[in-house]
Amino acid sequence: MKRIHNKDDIVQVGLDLVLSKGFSATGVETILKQAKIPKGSFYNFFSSKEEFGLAIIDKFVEDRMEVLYPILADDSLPPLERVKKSFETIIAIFESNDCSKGCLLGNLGLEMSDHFENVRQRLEQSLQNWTKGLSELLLQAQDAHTIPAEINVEMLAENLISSFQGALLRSKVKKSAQPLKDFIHLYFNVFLSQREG
Amino acid sequence: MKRIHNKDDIVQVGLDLVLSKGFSATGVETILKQAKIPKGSFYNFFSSKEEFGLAIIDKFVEDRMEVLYPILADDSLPPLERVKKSFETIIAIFESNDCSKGCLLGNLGLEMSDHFENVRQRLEQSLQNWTKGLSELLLQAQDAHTIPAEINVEMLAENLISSFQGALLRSKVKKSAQPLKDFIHLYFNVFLSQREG
DNA sequence: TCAACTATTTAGACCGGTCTATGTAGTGGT
DNA sequence: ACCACTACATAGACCGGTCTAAATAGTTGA
Repeated sequence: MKRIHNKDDIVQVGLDLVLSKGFSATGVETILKQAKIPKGSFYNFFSSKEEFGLAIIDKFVEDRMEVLYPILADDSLPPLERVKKSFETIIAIFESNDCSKGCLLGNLGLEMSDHFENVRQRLEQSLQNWTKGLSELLLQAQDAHTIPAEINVEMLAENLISSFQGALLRSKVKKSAQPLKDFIHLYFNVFLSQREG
Repeated sequence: MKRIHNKDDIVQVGLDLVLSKGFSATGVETILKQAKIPKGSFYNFFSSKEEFGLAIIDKFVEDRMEVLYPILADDSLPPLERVKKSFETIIAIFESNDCSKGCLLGNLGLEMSDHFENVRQRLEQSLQNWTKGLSELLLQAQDAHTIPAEINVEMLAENLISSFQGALLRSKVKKSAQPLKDFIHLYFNVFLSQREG
């Protein structure tokens, strides 16, 4: 009886370790030990450590989608509220981890995109998908006159995600979620609020 | 005749390498080889690699201050224009590096602040100083009614820097400075523009 | 059942990581 | 000039990194 669980276990454990310690600082052996998989089996499942990197990105995005999709697709809330709530949900996860770890897309983006082209492209694709998801909602919000009409919604979606990543980074260094909360406040109560009819 | 130059050389070369490859991925031996310093001399100058990390942070901040201070202190420009110009200057440097490297404070923040408390604190201090510098100018801009009166300037200064870091990250992954330019546009032409008298 | 094949594991090659015990050379005090 | 002292360099210990050649275990088909 063959077992396929092993690869999933490596990805699961590896994702957690990389989120916590970074990609370079996480050794293959550490992952295997923690996943209780025999030393050396790693290279049956991944042809290189970089390919493992791609796998954890996919896993991270999948996990995150599972959490965020129901929120973004919740028709009972106005579009902009869904966007806001999706960010707040990630913030809650971040806080439950003592303001550590953060977002794999951001972490690997800074650590790897200069030197691992495949990783860079995978991250780019994931970020673009995320941007697309938000920009559709922002367009609806714009149609409903909830956000200013003169803003390009794709640009805004990308900027929202970027700024969120920046706030995540700032919160990590500060060990406090305050910058993330300020991000929510500034964007959703100040910058995007319609100041005139 | 003693030469004290060595330590500065290590810091100079090391800063460049860490900016390019990250902290974990940059080995002490690589730095020494590139700085043409005899193998092993490293630990005469730094008691640990972490302490070297602190030194390159200081060097990075010092270099950056040399570029930014004249801009931020330029009385011939209105305060908010100085803030904008300071960001544009960093963007120009980033573009001249093929949209790689980015900002050491952000890079190390994500890579190290969870596991190197001393580094985290040094980064926090540097970011706070930067925030302070900007918030003073923002306060002047607010007094001159250039930005909305209801915004807390310290919060805004921190958010500007965070969002800038996020845009830097996004631009790195995209290999294009467009997200950084959008950041400038959105903040300085949209979010902070006074839409009514 | 047994041979051929595939999936998994093992051991370890090989390299490069941080860091240290020791050696050497240059400096300053007397 | 000599001795103590400091600044620097050397070699290498020791560990852990990625990755691979070869052995083993499990599966399948005749």
